[in-house]
Amino acid sequence: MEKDFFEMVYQVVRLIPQGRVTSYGAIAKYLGSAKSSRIVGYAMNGSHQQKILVPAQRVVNRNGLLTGKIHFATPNTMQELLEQEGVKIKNDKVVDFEELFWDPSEELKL
DNA sequence: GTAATGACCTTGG
DNA sequence: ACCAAGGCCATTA
Repeated sequence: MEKDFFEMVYQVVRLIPQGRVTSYGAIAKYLGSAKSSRIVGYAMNGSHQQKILVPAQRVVNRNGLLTGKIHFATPNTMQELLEQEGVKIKNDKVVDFEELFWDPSEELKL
């Protein structure tokens, strides 16, 4: 199966506070594989398969760009959800991304 | 079994 | 500063 890596990714993503965002690399790094950022994105691809809803809209790339919005129900869903949580989006990218950035390695630590 | 792809990141020219 | 290439892990063809 997709195994623990995916599960861990989902866990971390669910732990992201509302109105906050993080990056694939941060999650991958927290999981121990900083180079596996792609896998994190891939995991998000199957997030909709999970029984529990995964706030994948809070996960963006390092640029704060909503690269994965196209994988949502509609390319506008991601932005809509983020705006609902108070995150402002400009040109498909998070406003004040650095401030809203939520690093699991810093917040959750070990 | 090998080869190619992907919601990425880092480094080199 | 901008453009190009490589790497890494898992899934799919």
